Amino acid sequence: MAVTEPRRTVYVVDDDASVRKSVGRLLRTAGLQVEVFASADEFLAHPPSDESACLLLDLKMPGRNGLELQEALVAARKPIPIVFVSGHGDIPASVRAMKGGAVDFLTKPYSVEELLEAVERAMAKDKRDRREQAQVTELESRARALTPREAEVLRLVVRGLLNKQVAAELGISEKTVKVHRARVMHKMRADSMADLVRMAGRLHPAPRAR
Amino acid sequence: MAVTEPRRTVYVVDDDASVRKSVGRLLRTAGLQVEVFASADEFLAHPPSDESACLLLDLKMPGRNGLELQEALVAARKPIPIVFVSGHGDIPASVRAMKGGAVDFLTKPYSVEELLEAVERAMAKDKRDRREQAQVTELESRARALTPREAEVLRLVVRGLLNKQVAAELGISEKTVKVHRARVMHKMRADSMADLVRMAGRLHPAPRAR
DNA sequence: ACCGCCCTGGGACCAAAGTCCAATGTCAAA
DNA sequence: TTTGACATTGGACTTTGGTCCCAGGGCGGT
Repeated sequence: MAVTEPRRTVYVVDDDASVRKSVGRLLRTAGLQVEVFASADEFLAHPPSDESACLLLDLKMPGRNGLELQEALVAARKPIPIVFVSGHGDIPASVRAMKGGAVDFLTKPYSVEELLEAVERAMAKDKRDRREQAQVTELESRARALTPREAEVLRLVVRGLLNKQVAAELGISEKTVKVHRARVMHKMRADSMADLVRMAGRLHPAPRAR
Repeated sequence: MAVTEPRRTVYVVDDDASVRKSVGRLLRTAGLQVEVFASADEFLAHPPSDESACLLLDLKMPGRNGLELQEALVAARKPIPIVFVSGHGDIPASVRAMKGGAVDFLTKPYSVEELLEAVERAMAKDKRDRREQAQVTELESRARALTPREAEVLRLVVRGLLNKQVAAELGISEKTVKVHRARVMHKMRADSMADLVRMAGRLHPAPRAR
Protein backbone atom coordinates (compact mmCIF):
# COMPACT_ATOMS: atom_id res chain seq x y z
CA MET A 1 0.00 0.00 0.00
CA ALA A 2 1.41 3.35 -1.01
CA VAL A 3 -0.39 5.18 1.75
CA THR A 4 1.57 8.19 2.87
CA GLU A 5 2.27 7.32 6.45
CA PRO A 6 1.03 10.25 8.55
CA ARG A 7 3.79 11.92 10.51
CA ARG A 8 3.71 10.69 14.06
CA THR A 9 5.84 12.58 16.51
CA VAL A 10 7.04 11.63 19.96
CA TYR A 11 8.09 14.51 22.16
CA VAL A 12 10.75 13.32 24.53
CA VAL A 13 11.26 15.40 27.63
CA ASP A 14 14.19 14.30 29.77
CA ASP A 15 16.97 16.17 31.49
CA ASP A 16 19.45 13.41 30.79
CA ALA A 17 21.12 13.96 27.43
CA SER A 18 22.18 10.37 27.05
CA VAL A 19 18.61 9.24 27.57
CA ARG A 20 17.34 11.71 25.01
CA LYS A 21 19.87 10.41 22.56
CA SER A 22 19.31 6.70 23.07
CA VAL A 23 15.54 6.86 23.34
CA GLY A 24 15.42 9.19 20.38
CA ARG A 25 17.36 6.77 18.27
CA LEU A 26 15.18 3.92 19.39
CA LEU A 27 11.97 5.66 18.49
CA ARG A 28 13.28 6.87 15.16
CA THR A 29 14.26 3.35 14.34
CA ALA A 30 10.66 2.43 14.98
CA GLY A 31 9.66 4.87 12.27
CA LEU A 32 8.58 7.74 14.50
CA GLN A 33 9.48 11.40 14.36
CA VAL A 34 11.21 12.54 17.53
CA GLU A 35 11.70 15.92 19.10
CA VAL A 36 13.66 16.16 22.31
CA PHE A 37 13.53 18.68 25.14
CA ALA A 38 15.75 19.01 28.17
CA SER A 39 13.12 20.47 30.46
CA ALA A 40 9.42 20.98 30.96
CA ASP A 41 9.65 24.68 30.24
CA GLU A 42 11.54 24.06 27.06
CA PHE A 43 8.68 21.86 25.92
CA LEU A 44 6.05 24.36 26.96
CA ALA A 45 7.82 27.05 24.99
CA HIS A 46 7.69 24.86 21.95
CA PRO A 47 4.79 25.51 19.60
CA PRO A 48 3.27 22.04 19.39
CA SER A 49 2.51 20.99 15.87
CA ASP A 50 -0.96 19.80 15.13
CA GLU A 51 0.15 16.40 14.03
CA SER A 52 -0.47 13.11 15.69
CA ALA A 53 1.78 13.02 18.70
CA CYS A 54 2.42 11.89 22.23
CA LEU A 55 4.71 12.78 25.06
CA LEU A 56 7.40 10.63 26.63
CA LEU A 57 8.05 12.32 29.90
CA ASP A 58 10.66 11.90 32.58
CA LEU A 59 9.22 12.12 36.06
CA LYS A 60 12.09 13.77 37.86
CA MET A 61 13.73 16.78 36.36
CA PRO A 62 15.32 19.94 37.62
CA GLY A 63 12.85 22.79 37.64
CA ARG A 64 9.34 21.81 36.72
CA ASN A 65 8.97 18.06 37.06
CA GLY A 66 6.93 15.69 34.98
CA LEU A 67 3.79 15.86 37.07
CA GLU A 68 3.84 19.61 37.04
CA LEU A 69 4.18 19.61 33.29
CA GLN A 70 1.24 17.26 33.08
CA GLU A 71 -0.85 19.59 35.18
CA ALA A 72 0.22 22.57 33.16
CA LEU A 73 -0.87 20.84 29.98
CA VAL A 74 -4.23 19.93 31.43
CA ALA A 75 -4.72 23.48 32.67
CA ALA A 76 -3.74 24.83 29.27
CA ARG A 77 -6.16 22.47 27.52
CA LYS A 78 -3.36 21.00 25.50
CA PRO A 79 -4.40 17.40 25.67
CA ILE A 80 -1.61 15.10 24.65
CA PRO A 81 -1.29 11.50 25.77
CA ILE A 82 1.59 11.08 28.16
CA VAL A 83 3.82 8.11 28.87
CA PHE A 84 5.80 8.67 32.04
CA VAL A 85 9.24 7.26 32.59
CA SER A 86 10.99 7.26 35.91
CA GLY A 87 14.13 5.95 37.44
CA HIS A 88 13.45 6.47 41.09
CA GLY A 89 9.80 7.37 41.24
CA ASP A 90 7.50 6.38 44.05
CA ILE A 91 3.99 4.99 44.11
CA PRO A 92 2.24 8.25 45.02
CA ALA A 93 3.82 9.89 41.99
CA SER A 94 2.72 7.11 39.67
CA VAL A 95 -0.79 7.18 41.09
CA ARG A 96 -0.97 10.91 40.64
CA ALA A 97 0.24 10.56 37.08
CA MET A 98 -2.34 7.93 36.26
CA LYS A 99 -5.11 9.90 37.94
CA GLY A 100 -4.05 12.77 35.75
CA GLY A 101 -4.80 10.70 32.70
CA ALA A 102 -1.38 9.32 31.83
CA VAL A 103 -1.43 6.47 29.36
CA ASP A 104 1.29 4.57 31.17
CA PHE A 105 4.03 4.88 33.71
CA LEU A 106 7.21 2.96 33.04
CA THR A 107 9.97 2.32 35.49
CA LYS A 108 13.58 1.82 34.60
CA PRO A 109 14.81 -0.48 33.49
CA TYR A 110 12.09 -1.06 30.97
CA SER A 111 12.25 -3.17 27.87
CA VAL A 112 12.16 -1.80 24.37
CA GLU A 113 8.90 -3.62 23.82
CA GLU A 114 7.32 -1.98 26.84
CA LEU A 115 8.34 1.43 25.64
CA LEU A 116 7.19 0.97 22.08
CA GLU A 117 3.97 -0.62 23.15
CA ALA A 118 3.18 2.25 25.49
CA VAL A 119 4.07 4.85 22.88
CA GLU A 120 1.95 3.04 20.36
CA ARG A 121 -1.04 3.11 22.66
CA ALA A 122 -0.48 6.77 23.36
CA MET A 123 -0.38 7.50 19.66
CA ALA A 124 -3.58 5.57 19.13
CA LYS A 125 -5.25 7.49 21.91
CA ASP A 126 -4.07 10.76 20.44
CA LYS A 127 -5.52 9.80 17.11
CA ARG A 128 -8.90 9.04 18.65
CA ASP A 129 -8.84 12.19 20.75
CA ARG A 130 -7.97 14.34 17.79
CA ARG A 131 -10.67 12.91 15.65
CA GLU A 132 -13.19 13.42 18.41
CA GLN A 133 -11.98 16.94 19.10
CA ALA A 134 -12.02 17.89 15.46
CA GLN A 135 -15.63 16.86 15.20
CA VAL A 136 -16.68 18.71 18.32
CA THR A 137 -14.79 21.79 17.21
CA GLU A 138 -16.57 21.71 13.89
CA LEU A 139 -19.93 21.48 15.61
CA GLU A 140 -19.04 24.33 17.95
CA SER A 141 -18.08 26.39 14.98
CA ARG A 142 -21.46 25.79 13.39
CA ALA A 143 -23.23 26.50 16.67
CA ARG A 144 -21.44 29.81 17.00
CA ALA A 145 -22.90 30.85 13.67
CA LEU A 146 -26.37 30.68 15.20
CA THR A 147 -28.04 33.90 16.24
CA PRO A 148 -29.17 34.10 19.88
CA ARG A 149 -32.73 33.40 18.89
CA GLU A 150 -31.78 30.45 16.78
CA ALA A 151 -29.74 29.00 19.61
CA GLU A 152 -32.74 29.41 21.86
CA VAL A 153 -34.98 27.59 19.44
CA LEU A 154 -32.42 24.84 19.03
CA ARG A 155 -32.31 24.33 22.76
CA LEU A 156 -36.07 24.00 23.06
CA VAL A 157 -36.54 21.90 19.95
CA VAL A 158 -33.88 19.45 21.06
CA ARG A 159 -35.60 19.26 24.41
CA GLY A 160 -38.50 17.78 22.50
CA LEU A 161 -40.91 20.69 22.41
CA LEU A 162 -43.34 21.12 19.53
CA ASN A 163 -43.11 24.24 17.44
CA LYS A 164 -46.20 25.63 19.09
CA GLN A 165 -44.73 24.97 22.53
CA VAL A 166 -41.50 26.66 21.58
CA ALA A 167 -43.53 29.58 20.32
CA ALA A 168 -45.42 29.82 23.57
CA GLU A 169 -42.22 29.53 25.56
CA LEU A 170 -40.62 32.37 23.66
CA GLY A 171 -43.77 34.41 23.32
CA ILE A 172 -43.61 34.48 19.54
CA SER A 173 -45.68 32.98 16.76
CA GLU A 174 -45.31 29.42 15.59
CA LYS A 175 -44.53 30.77 12.17
CA THR A 176 -41.42 32.50 13.42
CA VAL A 177 -40.31 29.36 15.17
CA LYS A 178 -40.45 27.51 11.90
CA VAL A 179 -38.25 30.11 10.29
CA HIS A 180 -35.66 29.91 13.03
CA ARG A 181 -35.85 26.17 13.06
CA ALA A 182 -35.22 25.93 9.34
CA ARG A 183 -32.19 28.18 9.69
CA VAL A 184 -30.88 26.09 12.55
CA MET A 185 -31.14 22.93 10.50
CA HIS A 186 -29.33 24.60 7.66
CA LYS A 187 -26.58 26.25 9.68
CA MET A 188 -25.91 23.11 11.68
CA ARG A 189 -26.03 21.07 8.49
CA ALA A 190 -28.27 18.57 10.16
CA ASP A 191 -30.25 16.50 7.74
CA SER A 192 -32.75 15.19 10.20
CA MET A 193 -34.19 15.81 13.60
CA ALA A 194 -32.27 12.81 14.92
CA ASP A 195 -29.08 14.28 13.59
CA LEU A 196 -29.73 17.58 15.28
CA VAL A 197 -30.41 15.94 18.63
CA ARG A 198 -27.16 14.01 18.43
CA MET A 199 -25.23 17.14 17.51
CA ALA A 200 -26.69 18.99 20.44
CA GLY A 201 -25.77 16.07 22.64
CA ARG A 202 -22.16 16.30 21.65
CA LEU A 203 -22.07 20.02 22.19
CA HIS A 204 -23.38 19.70 25.72
CA PRO A 205 -22.31 16.23 26.77
CA ALA A 206 -24.25 14.76 29.63
CA PRO A 207 -21.89 14.48 32.59
CA ARG A 208 -21.31 10.75 32.55
CA ALA A 209 -19.36 8.72 35.04
CA ARG A 210 -15.77 9.75 35.55
CA MET B 1 -33.45 17.17 57.66
CA ALA B 2 -34.79 13.81 58.73
CA VAL B 3 -33.54 12.11 55.63
CA THR B 4 -32.89 8.46 56.22
CA GLU B 5 -29.21 8.22 55.52
CA PRO B 6 -28.80 5.58 52.82
CA ARG B 7 -26.74 2.63 53.96
CA ARG B 8 -23.25 2.96 52.63
CA THR B 9 -21.07 -0.06 52.96
CA VAL B 10 -17.34 -0.45 52.67
CA TYR B 11 -16.10 -3.95 51.95
CA VAL B 12 -12.71 -4.39 53.48
CA VAL B 13 -10.60 -7.19 52.07
CA ASP B 14 -7.34 -7.77 53.91
CA ASP B 15 -5.58 -10.87 55.12
CA ASP B 16 -4.34 -9.14 58.23
CA ALA B 17 -6.86 -9.47 61.04
CA SER B 18 -5.52 -6.51 62.96
CA VAL B 19 -5.90 -4.30 59.89
CA ARG B 20 -9.43 -5.47 59.34
CA LYS B 21 -10.20 -4.65 62.94
CA SER B 22 -8.64 -1.23 63.09
CA VAL B 23 -9.75 -0.04 59.67
CA GLY B 24 -13.20 -1.42 60.32
CA ARG B 25 -13.48 0.56 63.50
CA LEU B 26 -12.23 3.66 61.81
CA LEU B 27 -14.74 3.48 59.00
CA ARG B 28 -17.61 2.68 61.32
CA THR B 29 -16.72 5.71 63.35
CA ALA B 30 -17.06 7.70 60.16
CA GLY B 31 -20.64 6.49 59.90
CA LEU B 32 -20.11 3.76 57.33
CA GLN B 33 -21.26 0.17 57.32
CA VAL B 34 -18.33 -2.22 57.15
CA GLU B 35 -18.04 -5.81 56.09
CA VAL B 36 -14.67 -7.49 56.31
CA PHE B 37 -13.18 -10.38 54.37
CA ALA B 38 -9.91 -12.19 54.87
CA SER B 39 -9.37 -13.10 51.23
CA ALA B 40 -10.39 -12.32 47.69
CA ASP B 41 -12.26 -15.56 47.34
CA GLU B 42 -14.15 -14.95 50.51
CA PHE B 43 -15.33 -11.67 49.08
CA LEU B 44 -16.24 -13.21 45.74
CA ALA B 45 -18.29 -15.82 47.51
CA HIS B 46 -20.18 -13.09 49.27
CA PRO B 47 -23.43 -12.08 47.61
CA PRO B 48 -22.88 -8.35 47.21
CA SER B 49 -25.82 -6.31 48.35
CA ASP B 50 -27.23 -3.78 45.97
CA GLU B 51 -26.57 -0.89 48.22
CA SER B 52 -24.15 1.92 47.72
CA ALA B 53 -20.73 0.49 48.36
CA CYS B 54 -17.04 0.46 47.61
CA LEU B 55 -14.12 -1.84 48.13
CA LEU B 56 -11.06 -1.24 50.26
CA LEU B 57 -8.62 -3.78 49.00
CA ASP B 58 -5.24 -4.97 50.17
CA LEU B 59 -2.80 -5.47 47.33
CA LYS B 60 -0.86 -8.42 48.65
CA MET B 61 -2.69 -11.37 50.01
CA PRO B 62 -2.19 -15.09 50.07
CA GLY B 63 -4.08 -16.76 47.28
CA ARG B 64 -5.72 -14.39 44.87
CA ASN B 65 -4.20 -10.95 45.28
CA GLY B 66 -5.83 -7.57 44.99
CA LEU B 67 -5.16 -7.08 41.31
CA GLU B 68 -6.53 -10.47 40.50
CA LEU B 69 -9.66 -9.72 42.44
CA GLN B 70 -10.00 -6.48 40.54
CA GLU B 71 -9.74 -8.32 37.26
CA ALA B 72 -12.20 -10.93 38.39
CA LEU B 73 -14.71 -8.22 39.26
CA VAL B 74 -14.27 -6.52 35.91
CA ALA B 75 -14.66 -9.82 34.10
CA ALA B 76 -17.73 -10.62 36.14
CA ARG B 77 -19.25 -7.21 35.38
CA LYS B 78 -19.50 -6.41 39.04
CA PRO B 79 -18.40 -2.83 38.89
CA ILE B 80 -17.48 -1.52 42.30
CA PRO B 81 -15.11 1.34 42.94
CA ILE B 82 -11.87 0.11 44.46
CA VAL B 83 -9.43 1.81 46.78
CA PHE B 84 -6.21 -0.15 46.97
CA VAL B 85 -4.04 -0.27 50.02
CA SER B 86 -0.55 -1.67 50.07
CA GLY B 87 2.33 -2.00 52.42
CA HIS B 88 5.06 -3.07 50.08
CA GLY B 89 3.59 -2.56 46.66
CA ASP B 90 5.60 -1.51 43.66
CA ILE B 91 4.95 1.00 40.92
CA PRO B 92 3.96 -1.52 38.24
CA ALA B 93 1.30 -2.85 40.56
CA SER B 94 -0.08 0.60 41.29
CA VAL B 95 -0.09 1.48 37.60
CA ARG B 96 -1.88 -1.72 36.77
CA ALA B 97 -4.43 -1.01 39.48
CA MET B 98 -5.09 2.49 38.21
CA LYS B 99 -5.31 1.34 34.62
CA GLY B 100 -7.87 -1.14 35.83
CA GLY B 101 -10.01 1.71 37.03
CA ALA B 102 -9.09 1.92 40.69
CA VAL B 103 -10.20 5.09 42.41
CA ASP B 104 -7.02 5.40 44.41
CA PHE B 105 -3.99 3.51 45.58
CA LEU B 106 -2.79 4.24 49.07
CA THR B 107 0.54 3.24 50.54
CA LYS B 108 1.18 2.58 54.18
CA PRO B 109 1.49 4.48 56.27
CA TYR B 110 -1.43 6.58 55.16
CA SER B 111 -3.31 9.14 57.19
CA VAL B 112 -6.86 8.76 58.33
CA GLU B 113 -7.80 11.70 56.17
CA GLU B 114 -6.32 10.11 53.09
CA LEU B 115 -8.24 6.95 53.70
CA LEU B 116 -11.56 8.61 54.38
CA GLU B 117 -11.17 10.96 51.48
CA ALA B 118 -10.44 8.10 49.10
CA VAL B 119 -13.33 6.05 50.42
CA GLU B 120 -15.60 9.05 50.12
CA ARG B 121 -14.66 9.55 46.49
CA ALA B 122 -15.18 5.87 45.82
CA MET B 123 -18.63 6.02 47.36
CA ALA B 124 -19.48 9.06 45.29
CA LYS B 125 -18.35 7.30 42.16
CA ASP B 126 -20.40 4.27 43.05
CA LYS B 127 -23.43 6.43 43.50
CA ARG B 128 -22.99 7.98 40.07
CA ASP B 129 -22.29 4.64 38.46
CA ARG B 130 -25.34 3.07 40.02
CA ARG B 131 -27.62 5.82 38.96
CA GLU B 132 -26.28 5.64 35.44
CA GLN B 133 -26.51 1.88 35.36
CA ALA B 134 -30.02 1.87 36.71
CA GLN B 135 -31.13 4.16 33.94
CA VAL B 136 -29.45 2.15 31.22
CA THR B 137 -30.85 -1.06 32.62
CA GLU B 138 -34.32 0.41 32.57
CA LEU B 139 -33.89 1.42 28.95
CA GLU B 140 -32.57 -2.00 28.03
CA SER B 141 -35.55 -3.54 29.68
CA ARG B 142 -37.88 -1.43 27.59
CA ALA B 143 -35.92 -2.18 24.45
CA ARG B 144 -36.18 -5.89 25.07
CA ALA B 145 -39.94 -5.54 25.05
CA LEU B 146 -39.77 -4.48 21.41
CA THR B 147 -40.60 -7.02 18.74
CA PRO B 148 -37.92 -7.62 16.08
CA ARG B 149 -39.77 -5.46 13.62
CA GLU B 150 -40.21 -2.66 16.08
CA ALA B 151 -36.54 -2.73 16.92
CA GLU B 152 -35.76 -2.51 13.23
CA VAL B 153 -38.01 0.48 12.81
CA LEU B 154 -36.47 2.14 15.85
CA ARG B 155 -33.02 1.70 14.39
CA LEU B 156 -33.96 3.30 11.10
CA VAL B 157 -36.05 6.08 12.56
CA VAL B 158 -33.28 7.06 14.93
CA ARG B 159 -30.92 7.09 11.99
CA GLY B 160 -33.05 9.92 10.68
CA LEU B 161 -35.03 8.19 7.96
CA LEU B 162 -38.53 9.35 7.05
CA ASN B 163 -41.38 6.91 7.47
CA LYS B 164 -41.53 6.41 3.73
CA GLN B 165 -37.82 5.69 3.63
CA VAL B 166 -38.11 3.21 6.44
CA ALA B 167 -40.96 1.59 4.57
CA ALA B 168 -38.89 1.32 1.42
CA GLU B 169 -35.95 -0.05 3.36
CA LEU B 170 -38.07 -2.75 4.93
CA GLY B 171 -40.20 -3.38 1.90
CA ILE B 172 -43.45 -2.65 3.67
CA SER B 173 -46.03 0.09 3.49
CA GLU B 174 -45.63 3.44 5.19
CA LYS B 175 -48.80 2.69 7.06
CA THR B 176 -47.26 -0.29 8.78
CA VAL B 177 -44.21 1.73 9.68
CA LYS B 178 -46.43 4.20 11.46
CA VAL B 179 -47.97 1.40 13.45
CA HIS B 180 -44.60 0.05 14.53
CA ARG B 181 -43.31 3.50 15.24
CA ALA B 182 -46.23 4.33 17.49
CA ARG B 183 -45.68 1.12 19.42
CA VAL B 184 -41.99 1.91 19.77
CA MET B 185 -42.73 5.33 21.21
CA HIS B 186 -45.17 3.80 23.64
CA LYS B 187 -43.04 0.86 24.74
CA MET B 188 -39.96 3.01 25.16
CA ARG B 189 -42.03 5.63 26.95
CA ALA B 190 -40.46 8.32 24.84
CA ASP B 191 -42.51 11.48 24.69
CA SER B 192 -40.76 13.00 21.74
CA MET B 193 -38.54 12.18 18.83
CA ALA B 194 -35.64 13.89 20.60
CA ASP B 195 -36.23 11.73 23.61
CA LEU B 196 -36.18 8.58 21.53
CA VAL B 197 -32.93 9.54 19.85
CA ARG B 198 -31.28 10.13 23.20
CA MET B 199 -32.53 6.84 24.55
CA ALA B 200 -31.16 5.02 21.54
CA GLY B 201 -27.89 6.83 22.04
CA ARG B 202 -27.59 5.55 25.58
CA LEU B 203 -28.43 2.03 24.54
CA HIS B 204 -25.71 1.98 21.93
CA PRO B 205 -23.19 4.48 23.21
CA ALA B 206 -20.87 5.82 20.57
CA PRO B 207 -17.39 4.50 21.35
CA ARG B 208 -15.84 7.65 22.71
CA ALA B 209 -12.28 8.17 23.77
CA ARG B 210 -10.95 5.72 26.32
C1' DA C 1 -59.46 -25.74 17.33
C1' DC C 2 -58.88 -21.51 19.74
C1' DC C 3 -56.09 -17.71 21.74
C1' DG C 4 -52.62 -14.40 21.72
C1' DC C 5 -48.86 -12.17 19.56
C1' DC C 6 -46.84 -10.36 15.49
C1' DC C 7 -46.85 -8.26 11.03
C1' DT C 8 -49.38 -6.46 7.68
C1' DG C 9 -52.52 -3.04 5.54
C1' DG C 10 -56.77 0.46 4.06
C1' DG C 11 -59.52 4.62 4.94
C1' DA C 12 -60.30 8.77 7.12
C1' DC C 13 -58.58 12.66 9.43
C1' DC C 14 -56.14 15.86 12.19
C1' DA C 15 -51.90 17.83 13.74
C1' DA C 16 -47.35 19.16 12.97
C1' DA C 17 -43.58 20.32 10.19
C1' DG C 18 -41.52 22.17 6.16
C1' DT C 19 -41.46 25.48 2.16
C1' DC C 20 -42.54 28.82 -1.09
C1' DC C 21 -43.20 34.30 -1.49
C1' DA C 22 -43.61 38.62 0.70
C1' DA C 23 -43.26 42.20 4.16
C1' DT C 24 -42.23 45.14 8.41
C1' DG C 25 -39.48 46.94 12.21
C1' DT C 26 -35.18 47.54 14.99
C1' DC C 27 -30.58 48.54 15.65
C1' DA C 28 -25.86 49.02 14.93
C1' DA C 29 -22.17 49.68 11.79
C1' DA C 30 -20.28 51.85 7.64
C1' DT D 1 -28.35 57.90 5.77
C1' DT D 2 -27.82 53.64 3.74
C1' DT D 3 -26.73 48.92 4.35
C1' DG D 4 -27.10 44.65 6.55
C1' DA D 5 -28.03 41.37 10.11
C1' DC D 6 -31.76 39.91 13.03
C1' DA D 7 -36.33 39.05 14.52
C1' DT D 8 -40.87 38.93 13.35
C1' DT D 9 -45.25 37.43 10.93
C1' DG D 10 -48.78 36.26 7.30
C1' DG D 11 -50.68 33.45 3.53
C1' DA D 12 -50.84 29.43 0.92
C1' DC D 13 -49.56 24.76 0.34
C1' DT D 14 -47.29 20.24 0.50
C1' DT D 15 -45.37 16.71 3.03
C1' DT D 16 -45.01 14.06 7.20
C1' DG D 17 -46.36 12.26 11.29
C1' DG D 18 -49.77 10.49 14.42
C1' DT D 19 -54.29 8.35 15.63
C1' DC D 20 -58.69 6.51 15.22
C1' DC D 21 -61.38 2.04 13.49
C1' DC D 22 -61.14 -2.07 11.27
C1' DA D 23 -59.28 -6.46 9.38
C1' DG D 24 -56.69 -10.44 7.48
C1' DG D 25 -52.95 -14.01 7.68
C1' DG D 26 -49.22 -16.61 9.98
C1' DC D 27 -47.57 -19.10 13.93
C1' DG D 28 -46.82 -21.25 18.33
C1' DG D 29 -48.77 -22.95 22.49
C1' DT D 30 -52.91 -24.78 25.38
